[in-house]
Amino acid sequence: MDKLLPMSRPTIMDVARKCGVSKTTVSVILNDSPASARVPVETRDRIRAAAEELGYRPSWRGRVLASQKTHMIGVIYAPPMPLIVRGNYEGIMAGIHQVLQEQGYHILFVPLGEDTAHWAGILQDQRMDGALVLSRFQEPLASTLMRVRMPFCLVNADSDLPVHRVLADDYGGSAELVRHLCDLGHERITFLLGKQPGHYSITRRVEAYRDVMRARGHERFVSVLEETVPQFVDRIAAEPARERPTAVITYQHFMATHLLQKLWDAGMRVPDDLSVGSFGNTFPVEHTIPPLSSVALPTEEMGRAAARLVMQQIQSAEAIEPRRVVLQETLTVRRSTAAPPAEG
Amino acid sequence: MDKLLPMSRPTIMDVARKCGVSKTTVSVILNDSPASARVPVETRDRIRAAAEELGYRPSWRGRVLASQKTHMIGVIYAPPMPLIVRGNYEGIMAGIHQVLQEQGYHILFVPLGEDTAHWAGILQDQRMDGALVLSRFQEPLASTLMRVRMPFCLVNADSDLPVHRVLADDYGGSAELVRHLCDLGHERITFLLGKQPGHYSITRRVEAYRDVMRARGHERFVSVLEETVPQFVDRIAAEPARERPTAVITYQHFMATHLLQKLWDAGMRVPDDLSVGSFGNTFPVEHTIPPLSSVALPTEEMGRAAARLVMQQIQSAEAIEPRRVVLQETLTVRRSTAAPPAEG
DNA sequence: CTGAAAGCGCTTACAG
DNA sequence: CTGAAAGCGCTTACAG
Repeated sequence: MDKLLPMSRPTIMDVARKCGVSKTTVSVILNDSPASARVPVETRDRIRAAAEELGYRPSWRGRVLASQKTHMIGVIYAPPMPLIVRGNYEGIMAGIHQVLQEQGYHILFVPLGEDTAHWAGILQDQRMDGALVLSRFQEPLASTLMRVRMPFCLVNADSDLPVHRVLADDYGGSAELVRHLCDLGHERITFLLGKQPGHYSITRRVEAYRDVMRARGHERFVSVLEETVPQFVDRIAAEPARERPTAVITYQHFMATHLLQKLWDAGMRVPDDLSVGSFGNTFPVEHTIPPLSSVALPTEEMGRAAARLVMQQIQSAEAIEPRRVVLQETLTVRRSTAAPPAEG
Repeated sequence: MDKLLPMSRPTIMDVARKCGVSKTTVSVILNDSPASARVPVETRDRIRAAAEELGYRPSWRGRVLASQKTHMIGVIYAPPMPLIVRGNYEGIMAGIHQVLQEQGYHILFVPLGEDTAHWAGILQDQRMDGALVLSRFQEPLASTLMRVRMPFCLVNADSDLPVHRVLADDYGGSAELVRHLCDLGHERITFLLGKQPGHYSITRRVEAYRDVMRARGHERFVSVLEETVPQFVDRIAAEPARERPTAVITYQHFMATHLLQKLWDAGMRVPDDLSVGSFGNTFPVEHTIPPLSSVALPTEEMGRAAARLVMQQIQSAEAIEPRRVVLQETLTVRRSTAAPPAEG
């Protein structure tokens, strides 16, 4: 095992003394700043060797104060979203992380708790260089971010304010799913929304559903339900088969997974008796029984795009015109959707 | 929307000047340091009001350098574990986050990438006050952490070195699951391990399986397989039913979910033809078809315990004797386990 | 009861 | 080609 670092770590002064040069020169060399080109190679090597030998590493604390940069990017989200998010946020976080890591930046989680003063303080205290806002962008977050002049970008959230944001085309994705079901011959298609917190995707997905249903002449079967999965299954199980929907769309794949199970419990077969389609493309959509037909959000790309927008703002001198980036969703047909039952 | 902060943010000097006191007094009051008791209430109020009015917030950058504390705790993990981990790590992270948040600390993710010098540098550059090590503790991480004298604790990882660590009782949990299956009347119980990276839980779970099988007189049926789920299912589907295992234990719930699906695809019914048990207690164990009998790790408590151990080290003056905390696992019987088929 | 001063460990114009 | 000096914005013994 390597020897312990001495109790008091070496500082830049220790390296400078050891080499008989100034702190300036050490800093310049170790940071590869432009000025280092003018330092003779011999000196450079000597400094690097000394740093190595002493086990010197520039203190991030000192550097942060002097350089006025922390290389940390806040990821701001509202509970009850858990710290470790599932579903779409897995991909979004992976995309964010990838871009930040490439650029030597780190993520700082900022949950928007009850105590507004607490999180507002964190946004104001200069500990991050920029931020990504997940899912929801509303007061008092909006005005706090503007006030502290922090570069930021929304991910999977929209806004009427002129701010950078990266969205999924939820209208297009939903329309594609409904069209797929209609093409299979379904007419009685129900949208099982459940109780959802307000999110822009809800409106878009439901709107596309209504529009396609109308365009295909199934307007009379439009039905957007806020029931829970068990309520829904219990209710349709009690209905005569010919009145039941022949296809159900759920708002996200957690609900779809639950729905498949409850239908199985109630003896309704998917897709023979009922087709099920949903949104989301993460585990376990491929491993449900049957595998789930679902609309994938381009989550990693969303995360990457948003992270890049923040990095650009940080790195460019002048303000960048706010951009609204909308990325396509794509339907993957698996085995939970099929033609409706014959007597349907 | 609130007014913007001026381009140059107010500093402690601005507040001091406005109140006609020194920086010292402002710092003391705003931090509620012990010395603040001696400042007259009138002055305190005046300072607080001025800070409020100026929109002053102590700069984290300045504070970090002066106080020698960052209030950040590294969460160190080895890829290929993704940034946003699923399964057990959801709970572990939630537990860590809970304790850290209560104490005003933040998480900093430190993935152990290829570039050792890179992450070792991050551990050395004074940007965190302590660390939690997930899952795996080996060289060169071990010596790096020792060398920089950073307080740390392992979570869901063990070590022969004298370090703080929090573990789940994988032996006990596995034994309970095997006993449950034996009690139902199973003899031909197979452990489907799959290809797993080395982790202490593998040995413990397998060991318990062997021990219980032996104790119950089923030693001749002991079988630990490294096949993939599809390989396993294809193989047993080709065997005569009376030679197949009547119960399968998978190493974790991702595999179990996949297994349930493949068995369904192959026409084998769970639990009628085959029982399935596993480890892990996160989504979708309750929503699989059928709901999965599984052994839950006390993940949140593991995260909390480990975070507390790190906080204690940070806050206590002298070194604390390394502790090895082992927390119980508990079996939840759902509907994927039942008595073996009659002719079994 | 309060403040001057040193110090935390760097970076970066600027001067030579 | 190199360094002295100022500065980043705080905290904290210490002196009065």
